[in-house]
Amino acid sequence: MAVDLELVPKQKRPAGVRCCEPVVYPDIEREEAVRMASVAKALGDPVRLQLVDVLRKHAGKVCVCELVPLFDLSQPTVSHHLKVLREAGIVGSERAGLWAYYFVIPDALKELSAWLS
Amino acid sequence: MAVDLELVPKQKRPAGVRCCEPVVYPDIEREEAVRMASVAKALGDPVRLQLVDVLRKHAGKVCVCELVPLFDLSQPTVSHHLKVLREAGIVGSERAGLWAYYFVIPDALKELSAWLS
DNA sequence: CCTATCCATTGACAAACATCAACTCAATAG
DNA sequence: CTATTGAGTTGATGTTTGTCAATGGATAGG
Repeated sequence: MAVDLELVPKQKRPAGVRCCEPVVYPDIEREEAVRMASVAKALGDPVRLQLVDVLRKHAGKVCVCELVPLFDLSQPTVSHHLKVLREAGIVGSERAGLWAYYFVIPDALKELSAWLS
Repeated sequence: MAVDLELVPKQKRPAGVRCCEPVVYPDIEREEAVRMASVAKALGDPVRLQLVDVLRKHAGKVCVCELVPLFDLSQPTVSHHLKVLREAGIVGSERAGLWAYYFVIPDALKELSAWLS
């Protein structure tokens, strides 16, 4: 986080005395948190998480028409979830004739993954 | 995912012929996806992600009164975010007198972290 | 008691979200 | 050109979310 300050171990100290000094918030790393949270948010739906999982298991590109029947959802809804993933920078797409192929963008999950470890 | 089926490489094949065979969805690993998505969802907010980050950096327990001033938010809002994290199983809390201390639950992020790697 | 402090809960509200039906658009086969 | 197919967009709807002001509950000091 970069909130690198001493979080003083609390002690009994009530009555007329504020619990702790107000703590400065360095606002650094704020952008990183926003970035990682947006990725996590995109993964915060079982359908989208499974979509990413399928795409990752099949290292190549996967046609939308193969993804839709995996879920008990309408095609527009799946399309919407793919759009959310695309806007989060997690997947990319590519058209070939009538079909659209999706794939996971390498390193898209790297930052979040590193932070989680 | 466990959608372990052959995703046939697409070929030109339009006109009166459906794009692909409907694909069976094994529903296994469904629960895992739901579990991991709920954790990801809880992390899908910059404030909550930073809260977890602060708690992780300070391996011990951190008082709520130290967390609130880190954000430009009201105390009830921070309390709400902590509750979301608690319900997601990511953090735990403990009271001592007037104060409440929060801490990251070990291994709470393990499954998601492993999947992301 | 009475008061001050920390924290959680409630209620309210606007914004965002998940979903589907209906539609549009692009591409291809005939 | 026409019909068909895959996929993205729009509009509508019900649900969830983030936020705060106000309130409530517990604890400790005087």
